[in-house]
Amino acid sequence: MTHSPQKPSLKKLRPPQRDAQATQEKILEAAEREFSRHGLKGARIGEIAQNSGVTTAMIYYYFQSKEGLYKAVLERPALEVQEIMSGLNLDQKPPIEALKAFIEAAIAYEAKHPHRGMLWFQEANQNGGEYFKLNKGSWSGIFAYINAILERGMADGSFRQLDPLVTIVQILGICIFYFNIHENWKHFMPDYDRLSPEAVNKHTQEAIDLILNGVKASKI
Amino acid sequence: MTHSPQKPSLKKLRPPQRDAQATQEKILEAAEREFSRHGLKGARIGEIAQNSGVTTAMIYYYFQSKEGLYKAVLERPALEVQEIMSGLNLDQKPPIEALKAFIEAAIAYEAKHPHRGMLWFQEANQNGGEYFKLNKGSWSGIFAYINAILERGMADGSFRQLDPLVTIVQILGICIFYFNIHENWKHFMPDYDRLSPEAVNKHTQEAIDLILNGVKASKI
DNA sequence: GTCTATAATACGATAGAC
DNA sequence: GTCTATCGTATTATAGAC
Repeated sequence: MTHSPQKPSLKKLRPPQRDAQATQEKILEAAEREFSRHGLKGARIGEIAQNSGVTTAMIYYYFQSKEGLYKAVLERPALEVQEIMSGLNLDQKPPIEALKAFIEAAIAYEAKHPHRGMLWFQEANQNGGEYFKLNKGSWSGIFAYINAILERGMADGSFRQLDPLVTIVQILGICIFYFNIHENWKHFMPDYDRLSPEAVNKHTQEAIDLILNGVKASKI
Repeated sequence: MTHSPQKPSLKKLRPPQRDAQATQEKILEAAEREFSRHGLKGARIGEIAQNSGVTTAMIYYYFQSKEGLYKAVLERPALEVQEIMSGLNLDQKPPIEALKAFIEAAIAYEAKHPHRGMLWFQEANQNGGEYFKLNKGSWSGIFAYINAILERGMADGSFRQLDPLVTIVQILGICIFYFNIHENWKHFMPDYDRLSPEAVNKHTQEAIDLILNGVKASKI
């Protein structure tokens, strides 16, 4: 669009028009959105190309195939979540504090990536989790991390006796479902922005109240 | 396939090979599965035709267009859930009993239609809920019905003070999310059938414990 | 009411120039 | 590294016979 004088005076003084990494990032970003909307089969390479400002040929150049791009898209969040979780140091906090911190982090993450959850739903429903399984290692680590909090809480008497495997899924459901159904649910309350910071904060507080009251050992 | 003698002796003595209603049912059944997998855009008419044992021409004959079929598919569950809900007579039970009955019914429904939830996610993510909105009336009624339980519980002191609009979504998340992520989650526990009656019963009991403890007024 | 055949288009992937 | 052009196939929807 702009006149960029091609002076080759100094190498890398300004970002070159040919930036392999930047191009891949742009593609991944657009692909994540497209795959979250339509899944592997339904996603359109042309749409990804258009939304990332590249040609379809570039996508094949970097990712070989639609499937290769899909795998790359699924890998990013797995690594990212792993990093966030280990930064929380949940194993060094009392169970109640740790669980509270986890809830806040989970909701904050979903609020930041409100469409990312659909990636996993699409994957589950279209492919039976066969591609999800490729990052099973990452997710298992996170899974075990939360499990440890619940086990620890039961052991020290701060939580009631519960089934941690089922409860983890239910806790995630509380935190995440809110965002997954947003586009339908918003029609019930057209004047209320469910994704505003205030609304998300409300959701967070209610989730903490519901979950902590739900898992705490009875005080009687 | 079989030799069916075309004796026109008595009309309608046995079900005719040309059964308009039965054909439509078969189409709707296969369409629900296909749309839940791929959404409106990604669904393939040919796939629906093959899985329902009819030709694509028949689908257009009965439903005019892919969009028309989609609308018909989305309408069925809305009416069905409405009927189930009104059969529970929740307004005649004490809030705690009513909420318990709702949780059991919600989970039983999801267990019976484990893929149906994906219909709404696809609709939310692909179409922004524009087709969901067409049945807004049905869903609003159900929504108000549960809201009334929570309001009643807060009024009579059996529930703590909570935000019913947010809490309803969170309760649904607990009940439903379990099924939505099943195809991914099963890879964490390959030897455990999460959809077996025993497993679903476990989920139900844990959900009741979590939710009722979560919303009940503190006993201190 | 149900079928076969087909028109019109859209898509995934590649070849080859620059 | 990036583009344009294109091949082969799959898909929606319709026409017309039975």
